[in-house]
Amino acid sequence: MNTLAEENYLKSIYHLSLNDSNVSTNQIAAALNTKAASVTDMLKKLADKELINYEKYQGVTLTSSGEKIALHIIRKHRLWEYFLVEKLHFKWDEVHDMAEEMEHISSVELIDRLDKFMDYPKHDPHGDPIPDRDGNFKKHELQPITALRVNETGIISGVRDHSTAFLQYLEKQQLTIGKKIKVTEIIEYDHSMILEVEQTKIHISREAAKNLLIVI
Amino acid sequence: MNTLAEENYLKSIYHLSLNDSNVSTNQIAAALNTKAASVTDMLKKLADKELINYEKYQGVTLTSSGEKIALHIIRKHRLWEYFLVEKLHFKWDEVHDMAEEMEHISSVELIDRLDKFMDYPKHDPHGDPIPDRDGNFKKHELQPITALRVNETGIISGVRDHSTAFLQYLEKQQLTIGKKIKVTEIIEYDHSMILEVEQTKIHISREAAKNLLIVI
DNA sequence: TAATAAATTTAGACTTGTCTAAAAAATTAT
DNA sequence: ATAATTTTTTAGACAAGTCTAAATTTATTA
Repeated sequence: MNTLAEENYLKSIYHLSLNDSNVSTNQIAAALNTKAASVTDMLKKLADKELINYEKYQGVTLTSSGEKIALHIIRKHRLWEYFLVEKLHFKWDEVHDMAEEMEHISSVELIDRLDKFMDYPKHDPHGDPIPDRDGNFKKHELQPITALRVNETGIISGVRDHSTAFLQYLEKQQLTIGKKIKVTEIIEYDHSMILEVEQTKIHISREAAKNLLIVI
Repeated sequence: MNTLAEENYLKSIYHLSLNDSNVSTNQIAAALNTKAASVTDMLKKLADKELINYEKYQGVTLTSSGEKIALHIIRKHRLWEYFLVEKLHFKWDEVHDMAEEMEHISSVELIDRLDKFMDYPKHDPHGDPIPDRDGNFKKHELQPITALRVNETGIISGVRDHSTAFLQYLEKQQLTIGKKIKVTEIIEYDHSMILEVEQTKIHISREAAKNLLIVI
């Protein structure tokens, strides 16, 4: 099996790949809170194991076996997050760090049984899709609410910023997964938005709006 | 916090302490499947952290803070074992290795909520007591069935050998936790025993009998 | 109680994953 | 298109945890 460090590198590379096809050394260093030199060392090891495609100075991509491992770790992370929220009643902003540890538990049988125990959830508490045991998932077609115009509606279905601060802010504003929102006004000056959620008006900045995702 | 290796040493020392008050370097090496020289190195580190009392060549004991950590790890191990058996329906001989990984998940809040989720179980699937969050537990007064004489009865409540092989053997013989047994005969020649469990007669060796624990 | 055996520790080395400082390559801006 | 800047890699070092081989201490036994 792979070491904990290797797993964390693969997971980070996967997440970064969603925005840029080639992931740079510095991006990985920033994501993992480490130094570029350390990243270079690890990239060589991962390339030796054929988990990434790596050419000096050119950034990296995951190989299919690297991606498979990354998706399995993400599956575990999201299933444990679901467990923590749905069964142990943690709040959505409390579960990330615990799941960071739990995602490294190795048993495949365990995670399949956990999946069954919770009746095969499709999304984690933040709206992110949970890959199945083969790594497949429907990538959801979400849009930031900034895509909406006045009087248009949507259902809150995900976030782009997973920070505790943002999640707590949303919780406090009642802006949680599944809620139906309607844009009642867009302030021209700063592009902030006034939303209607369950008969209440909520004013959010453009900054926040960009990180709140909906299905239309 | 402590490293994974440190936690495993503390746990092993705790278990070995139950049989011998001073635990030797070689005992620890055997338990952890490592070399005596490695153990000596680690013992120095643990002594520096005041988790064990260590004097060269004299073996070790846990300090109270070392014991507290050991009991917390054991609490986590046994609660996760209970979870795996009761909620995910694993068999009692399948859960040890998974729990070995899960016992190192650090969140105290998580384990307290898990405890509550399962309604505060007192014993793990092998009959071992689960310490509460303060490390307290009733040490059960179990005896091997070799303590019984003919026609005496008891309730199976624990095992001394936790190996997969022994657990599977017991399972196959219906000798599981909670079953009431009666000794119907003791063979003088080899001290093997014939038990009656739910109207069935079962013949077990003295070797096995010594590892099967009951309350009278 | 001296010799032998067993247990334990020390010394020196190796691996993994990290770091800093310096060198090399790639990018950007003049 | 060359200089300046940024990014990446290399070189060398360190901590944690482990190992083998040798030295030392303790225990056993004759």
